[in-house]
Amino acid sequence: MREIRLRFPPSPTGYLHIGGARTALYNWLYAKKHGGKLILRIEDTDGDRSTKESIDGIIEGLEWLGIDFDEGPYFQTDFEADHVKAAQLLLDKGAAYKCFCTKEELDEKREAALATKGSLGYDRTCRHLTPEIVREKEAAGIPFVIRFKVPERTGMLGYDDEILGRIQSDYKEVDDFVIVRSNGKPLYLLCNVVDDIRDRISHIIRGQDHMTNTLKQVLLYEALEAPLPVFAHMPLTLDNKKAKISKRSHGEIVAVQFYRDNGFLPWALNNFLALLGWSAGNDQEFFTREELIAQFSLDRINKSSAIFNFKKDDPKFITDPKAIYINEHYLRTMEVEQLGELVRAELEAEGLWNDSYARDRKTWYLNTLDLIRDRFHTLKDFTSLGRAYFADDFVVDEKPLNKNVLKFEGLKEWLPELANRYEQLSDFTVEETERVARELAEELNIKPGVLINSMRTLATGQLAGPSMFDILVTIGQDKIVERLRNVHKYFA
RNA sequence: GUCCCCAUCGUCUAGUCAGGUCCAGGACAUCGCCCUUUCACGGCGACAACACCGGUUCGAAUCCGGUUGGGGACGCCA
Repeated sequence: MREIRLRFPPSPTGYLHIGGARTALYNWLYAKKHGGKLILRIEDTDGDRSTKESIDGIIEGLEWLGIDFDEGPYFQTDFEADHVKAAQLLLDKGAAYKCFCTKEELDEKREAALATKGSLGYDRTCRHLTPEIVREKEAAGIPFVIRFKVPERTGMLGYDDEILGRIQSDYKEVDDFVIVRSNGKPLYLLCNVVDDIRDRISHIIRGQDHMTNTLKQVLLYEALEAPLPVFAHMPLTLDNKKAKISKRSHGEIVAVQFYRDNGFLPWALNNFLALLGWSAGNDQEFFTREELIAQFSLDRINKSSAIFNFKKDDPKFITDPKAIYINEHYLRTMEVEQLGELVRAELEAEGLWNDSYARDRKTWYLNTLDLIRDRFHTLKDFTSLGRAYFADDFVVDEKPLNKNVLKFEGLKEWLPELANRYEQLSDFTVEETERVARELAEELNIKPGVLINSMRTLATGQLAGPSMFDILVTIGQDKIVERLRNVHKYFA
């Protein structure tokens, strides 16, 4: 039985986007599930557009997601000799030919074809050039590309797709595609196949945008006398206007890095991406790494494309609401110790980290995270919405300030009085703080909520939060007393 | 334009291959109610889809044909 080997072959012309990440993930899942190997191959044969930054970004993105590789990264340009050799072999056996048509000629023909509603393929002008003419043109120094000679057969050219079923097309529909540029550099269609053959790739899982390439590459495998891998063409990810997701037209919101920078948990993004085009067949939507590997299968991948449902500049959702939902789920259910590590990085970045959180105050630190995480959407919320738990320089939101504080003039006296009473408490507990607050409310003949909600605002800066008395105890007696006494600052 | 692929709630999807248990199930989003010191979580509920037309069949979301719609490809990019 053939070894299971898959590859993820990004071209380093930009950052890793979610479509690419999803492709990598599906390949990774399949490899893991079947005890196969996953290979990272950087397809950098487009010298003009490939960049080092892009390579680094892609590798970083994959690392962040936790998609690891068994081999690579290999660089396609390191194997140019293989590609050239293959091209020569095809030329020698008459499976390819030299084409002397100039770019300008081809552009004209293409435009003419477009105008007369014909098909846009190459008209095979140079396919039947005699050896003499070819020699003459070469001697004259006319540049040429090498084209693959699509066999003239009557049947259908096709392959069996693991997701889509039988895909086929008439041989006549397939272009004599270019495999080597006029500068001697081989092109994607050829390089890709040569590398996949050399790397003994058994399964190719890629986007449906490659379907027509696959038809051509099937011909290449045949001409190169190599066994055909299994093909599986995944549905594409579209935007909410149903256009293919691309780095160019969608910007950072489709970049994996965007999710890292906006406080997403790597596994949450993987989980979301896995569900974009695949389902377990039941109602399960949260998967551990092991569960996903165990349950993943090609035949449960959808045929139709999926919409990545984000809206630019949506005030409520920075990205697809379901992605956020999944992130929230993991945020509040993951091991708090593990969460502590992730939040630590956020606090450190904001200069809010205190080493005691890892030592004598560790219990306090983890309990605090556990207390506040239920209301948060991303890791970023711990240092923004949750800043008051770790620092004194938090901002008091205007909305709760108006609603819960400024609306009640009396708070100018009430809160300092409450602060005095809290200062006297020898055991600053949930029960005691609540008893004292309610007592004071009764004495003043006001609703407890007035005190409670104004305290929340002054103590955390936020409109919403955990149970107030949990907050008091968590933030601590001294700070609470101070924050309550500061109430006068807001009645300017 | 040509070729290829696809078609279930706004979105992700189950159900389609092996037609009846589906006047279509779940999740997100939205709205309402409950819980409550706030908000969230949670619970309960509402809204909401088989693109259309034919055919096959006792019976079709499921099979077949067509139409329409959507996407992709058509590079000396990958």
